[in-house]
Amino acid sequence: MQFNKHTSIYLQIADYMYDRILCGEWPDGQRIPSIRDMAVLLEVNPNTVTRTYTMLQEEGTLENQRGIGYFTAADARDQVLSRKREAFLKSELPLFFSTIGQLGLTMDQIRKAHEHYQQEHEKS
Amino acid sequence: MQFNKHTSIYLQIADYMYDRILCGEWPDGQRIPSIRDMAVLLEVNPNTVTRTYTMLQEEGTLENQRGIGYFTAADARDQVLSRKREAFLKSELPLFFSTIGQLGLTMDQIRKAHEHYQQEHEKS
DNA sequence: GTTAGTGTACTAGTTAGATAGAACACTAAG
DNA sequence: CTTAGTGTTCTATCTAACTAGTACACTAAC
Repeated sequence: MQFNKHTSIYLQIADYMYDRILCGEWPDGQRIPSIRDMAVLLEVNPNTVTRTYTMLQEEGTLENQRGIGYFTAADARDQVLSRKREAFLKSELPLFFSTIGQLGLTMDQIRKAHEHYQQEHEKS
Repeated sequence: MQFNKHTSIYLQIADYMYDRILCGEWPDGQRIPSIRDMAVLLEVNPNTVTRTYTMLQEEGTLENQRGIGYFTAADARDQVLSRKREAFLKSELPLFFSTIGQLGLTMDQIRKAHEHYQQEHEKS
């Protein structure tokens, strides 16, 4: 996995995991890759993965059974979805509107760009 | 100034300065606050401000005269604008579209939110 | 020349983050 | 019981980032 140089790796791993949960790749209550496997997959140190898993466990998104592995919570997807929606409405969206204002872009241009984006991504 | 815990302060100061340039508060070729004044204003260490000023100077956004101070470049606003526009189109916008897809939001909802945002921000 | 305000350049110490490596405890399967 | 795979807990080392403090050189104004 390719990481952004200016943000902590353990937080970027968390975002990666939120994506896995949201897209359905990791359904609710299912076992996820072990710390060691994840470290190999992402090419980072196991301690860094442990940090992410521990954080998500404290949030309630993950649960674990010693000697067995980590599992997504029964309501993991709903949790991630509602937290991300709140962050989006309170922070990202206002920032987004501010940026398009600074750049002199109109909502109509954004809408057209979105149509192109969707055309590119419906080839499944 | 209030800083995000998970990103470097000197980069957040850079963003703050880009905003000053874009909004016209710091016109092209004009002197900007000294390192020491800026450190007091933002409540950080002068060394941290120096780091940001040096970075922006290496980018070509700032120029300086020893013993006198730092100045915005003659084309500072255009520079910042074109860099920000490129980053927006290549990175932020695709990510934005991906997020609204994950959250189940439609472009129409975004458009309505934008109208509300504009109503809130035209009270000048 | 003196002074105040600038940028510049150090040294030193602290913290967060990441890596490396090892050891131990628990669980399931054979 | 043995083994492989798991989470857990350490110590140690390294780098980036931030802070603190000091000193020096340059510029403009008096």
